Amino acid sequence: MTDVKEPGLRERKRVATRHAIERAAIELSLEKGYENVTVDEIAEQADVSPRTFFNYFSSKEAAVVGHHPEGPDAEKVEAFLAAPVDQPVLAGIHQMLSSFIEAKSDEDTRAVHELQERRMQLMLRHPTLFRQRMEGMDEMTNKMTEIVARRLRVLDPALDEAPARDRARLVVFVSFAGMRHAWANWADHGGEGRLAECVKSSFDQLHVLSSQVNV
Amino acid sequence: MTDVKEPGLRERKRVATRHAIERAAIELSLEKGYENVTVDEIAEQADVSPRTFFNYFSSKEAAVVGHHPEGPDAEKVEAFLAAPVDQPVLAGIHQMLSSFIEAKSDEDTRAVHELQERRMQLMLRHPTLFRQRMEGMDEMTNKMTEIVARRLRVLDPALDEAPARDRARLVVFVSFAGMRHAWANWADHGGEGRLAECVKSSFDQLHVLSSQVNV
DNA sequence: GTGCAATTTTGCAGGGACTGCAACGATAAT
DNA sequence: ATTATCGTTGCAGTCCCTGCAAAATTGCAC
Repeated sequence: MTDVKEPGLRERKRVATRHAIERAAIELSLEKGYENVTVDEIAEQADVSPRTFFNYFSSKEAAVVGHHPEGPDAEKVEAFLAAPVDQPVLAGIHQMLSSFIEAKSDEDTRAVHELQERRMQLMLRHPTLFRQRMEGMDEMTNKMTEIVARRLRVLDPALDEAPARDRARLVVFVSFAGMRHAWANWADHGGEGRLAECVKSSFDQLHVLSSQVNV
Repeated sequence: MTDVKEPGLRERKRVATRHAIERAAIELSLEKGYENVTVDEIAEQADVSPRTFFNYFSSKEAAVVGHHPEGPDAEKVEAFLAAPVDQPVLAGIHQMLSSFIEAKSDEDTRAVHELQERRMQLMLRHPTLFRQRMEGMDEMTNKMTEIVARRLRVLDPALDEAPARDRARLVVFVSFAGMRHAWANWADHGGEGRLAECVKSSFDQLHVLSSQVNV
């Protein structure tokens, strides 16, 4: 099932130019500021025509924010659903999400990882970009909601489907609040240290909040 | 202090055209879909030149999403800070925020209220617009954070300023998660009923979440 | 009301994002 | 080698948005 066939020249070139464009977009933006960079410049730097740029990315913004993750890996989902009943839901979600924070190290070499690093720096300089990235996570929100709903019904089989979805949605939004909080803190510290640490801290605080009366 | 002087012809005309533009933008968008409406059309409908449109709004989007509230009224803030210590923080925030949900009935007649109603319908058709509205709430986020931080220090005078800010930020993000949840539910039901009801329900659920062990 | 100052409106020129189309070029399949 | 497939490019055009300077409108003093 897992198509491991040779990519072929065509495909290889494709990912190469895609990478080149992303890189050009990010580096130029770090250099001159996102809004001072034109698509033409990016295209030139990436050695493609401006028209080709739009064959790869639907907008200038899309080139710098990168692809939105579509959802957690199946294995993470399994682990989440099958976790012991005393594991807090938020903790489980944290586990699932952390795979997105930490680079998927076995992706396509560490050139991708490098790019991700630079992207973070860029989003640090332009909070708008971070917000736009979060905005584009609709797909993931829906999938996460479904997953969490299933977990909730595992924990409480008496729960009907509709209310489960409802509560799941809320929990997912709360998780995203945690992510935003983590990001905000990380940005406040100038991006020093691992973002993953901040995420962990934020989720811990969420948990503390839950266990307090006067929230 | 409260400048109650006659607005003068100039000012009156100004708010009139502003209103005309907003109305034109929203009605046209409801009619033909947001992305199928051009600024030129809006300007024409509002009887101004396209250039004038941009004197009033910095972007086409700004005309339809309207002005972002800058923060809660001083009185609401006072009430929040002086509330009895057994009032949950989230409940207090709900109180403060609800003034934004419910139309400020004593504003400028109910033409404004009407416009707000139509705006909601439009955001229902175009979720992107709602997200962009939330995105533009940076100002408010900061103010809210400061207010909540003060409340936290009222509840626990031993709390230092930095940690108070930190937790306050998280609480504010969680509140916004509640708002999003409320909006999502409201949208799912096709915008029937009062949005304020959904908000109340969402905040109630947030409170329930807090009091459960396995969050 | 007349003249003057402050503001607002408007047209114009132009930059930059983005799209559809059709020609061209490179890769893959036979 | 030939053909089919797919990627690349240029071009023309639309739309969003901006700076600038001229024209119109309003506020104010006389």
